[in-house]
Amino acid sequence: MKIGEAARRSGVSAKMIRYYESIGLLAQAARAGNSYRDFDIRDVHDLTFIRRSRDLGFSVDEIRQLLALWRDRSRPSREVKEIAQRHVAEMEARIAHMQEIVGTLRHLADCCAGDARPDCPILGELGGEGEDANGVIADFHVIVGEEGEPSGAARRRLAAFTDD
Amino acid sequence: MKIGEAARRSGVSAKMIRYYESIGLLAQAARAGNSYRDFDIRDVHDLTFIRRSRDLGFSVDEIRQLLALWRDRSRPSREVKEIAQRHVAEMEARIAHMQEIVGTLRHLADCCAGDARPDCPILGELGGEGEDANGVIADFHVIVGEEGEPSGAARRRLAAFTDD
DNA sequence: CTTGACCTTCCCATCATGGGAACCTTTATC
DNA sequence: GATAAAGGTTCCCATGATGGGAAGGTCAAG
Repeated sequence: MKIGEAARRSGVSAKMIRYYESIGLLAQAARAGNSYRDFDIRDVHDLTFIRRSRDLGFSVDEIRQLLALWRDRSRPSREVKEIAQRHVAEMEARIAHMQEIVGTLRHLADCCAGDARPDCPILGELGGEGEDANGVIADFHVIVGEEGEPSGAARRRLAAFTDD
Repeated sequence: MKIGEAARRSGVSAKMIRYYESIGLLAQAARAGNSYRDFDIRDVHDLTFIRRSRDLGFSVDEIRQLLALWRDRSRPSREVKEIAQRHVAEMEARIAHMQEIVGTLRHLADCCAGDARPDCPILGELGGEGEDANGVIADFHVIVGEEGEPSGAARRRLAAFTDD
């Protein structure tokens, strides 16, 4: 079958199929009638495996390991479980971090009248007004870690899981 | 002061200061003694505002809005509150999605012996074995949304909040 | 005058994904 | 058979926020 059908069956876009092939995650597809990749049902299985792993948030690198284990019929299930658990721990750390931020922001928003007046504790906080009184700011400093290193850490962005 | 000191004081790397300037988030810095940007205390305040906003997970675009509101002393606090609440809602959606995934993975991992034997429900699930029995798989399909559109959705990656 | 610290600009890489151009092949319709 | 539509191929570019590093300019202390 051609790439379009493989894409439809696996739920992986043609673009990504080519990409996975290019980075060696998927075996080079056979070629038919010059140019035109030619996929068989096993390719579709691999692609489906890949898509499901992606859906569970595994990175390409983790999927590479999972695929290798999947193909190795004598693998110890321990190895698979470890990958999954490491991934779970990572996600839980992210979740915890995001929840702290949400907590701070909700607190600030709750303290904000949200009307036509200009006073706003959210902007006050961000602008650093009253740099040494008041519990909100103390909380804030704890939450975003502003005691030790002034520039080191915790400053990366959130990305996705949100464009469906 | 030069860029290094502004970076130290604000907690924003010199690299990012130049970047923020280049995308117009921060005003063009004054230049002294040929080349060499020359920052004053207000620049440091702006940078600190930016850093704190980043720490709370706001995107550059949101920060742009927040900065404009911060500078506008007659802004209605409603506008700020709306931005914050929209952001909170977004983060909560992401958190919920990640929690679903963590739940699925934990369930699968719990069902996995994690020893030297090769049987592994995690790989079984990813590989799609037993495509139509068994509750685990049913759960899985609900969670990652595999009933309707075969390729449309929910397939983006998680990114960060995790390198501190 | 040299050394080292600091600045400048410019380019490249990340990660997974999509967009689009330029061009070729297959299939369906007249 | 000619033509059009659909779908394939490769290649380059963009995303968002950030860091790395090269090549070169500037400044202060020794």
